[in-house]
Amino acid sequence: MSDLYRGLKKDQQPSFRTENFGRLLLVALNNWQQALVEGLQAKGFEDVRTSHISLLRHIDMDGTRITEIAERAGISKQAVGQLVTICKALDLVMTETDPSDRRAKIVTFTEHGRRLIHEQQAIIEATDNAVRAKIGDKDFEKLRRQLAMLSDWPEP
Amino acid sequence: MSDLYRGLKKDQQPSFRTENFGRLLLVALNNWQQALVEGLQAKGFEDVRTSHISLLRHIDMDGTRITEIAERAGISKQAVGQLVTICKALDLVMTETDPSDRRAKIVTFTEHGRRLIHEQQAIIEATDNAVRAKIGDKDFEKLRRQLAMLSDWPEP
DNA sequence: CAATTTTAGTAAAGCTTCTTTACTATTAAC
DNA sequence: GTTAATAGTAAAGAAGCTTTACTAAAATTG
Repeated sequence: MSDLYRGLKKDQQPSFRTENFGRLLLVALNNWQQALVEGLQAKGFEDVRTSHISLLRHIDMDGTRITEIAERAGISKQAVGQLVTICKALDLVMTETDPSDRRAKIVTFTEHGRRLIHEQQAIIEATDNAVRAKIGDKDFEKLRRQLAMLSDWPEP
Repeated sequence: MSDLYRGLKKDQQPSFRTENFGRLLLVALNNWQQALVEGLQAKGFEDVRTSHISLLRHIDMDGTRITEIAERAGISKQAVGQLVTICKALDLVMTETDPSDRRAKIVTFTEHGRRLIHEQQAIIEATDNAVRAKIGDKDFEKLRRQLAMLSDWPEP
């Protein structure tokens, strides 16, 4: 039972609302994302948001096309275009015309963007270690594997 | 590595983008929520959305005030008010003035809303069982406990 | 107990993040 | 070489929130 209901008398607690899997995943995800965003903001990337991070994570170090990013991220090309516009304004990415196909644009990191990725790796590592310390090394890897199974589920 | 990159050659795979915890949580959550929403839609609750579900899950069977719902859900009273308006239009909830405090409104389920909750329980149970079958009974409970730890983390 | 403050909720506007529809420019295919 | 498909953009709008500003009822207090 989450701390939301701590302090409530037993009979005030909702009967049907046991903490379900989805709720657990949601709150765990929120905590994780918040740790990452706050960590980046503390490192000087003050305007960065979760949506920006989820764009950046689909850009290869040698650049990636907008259509490819959209496919990886599972959102529309237009949405990627909007995020790219914002991330350009934040000096995190640049775009260049693909010389092999002048319709296409390749999104690449700026120096500032590469620094963000670097900081991000450090923060994720620290976050992972905090979890690892809490539940144990072996269990951590097991948890990762199980979450990966849930990520691939449901299967065809 | 997620199926997003299946079929990509090794050297096309992004170097820094190992599947991190946040990504695993995100995709697992998306799958879970999608299973629930699609399950409810298949049962005739065709207009229901994740946001509606996350309102309903904070309403006790004997009704709950808007302010209380807002606190539980961690969103503003205004946001709850908006969701209540929508869920009233969907005939999932009703509101009545609290007789003990005429400023307050109590949100309760309609018969249709109670049917949704009932179906939801069945779908969640089935989903849980699918996961249980995949990773084992004992591991399932352990996974729940570990996710609950991540949900409470980071602590003060 | 009248005046003030707090609390419950609403109204309206705005923000973020995404989609949909409709378009241009370039490349590929027949 | 005309037609198709593909890469991307533009603009509007939907969903789900927040912020600011308000009303009405209840609680406090002096």
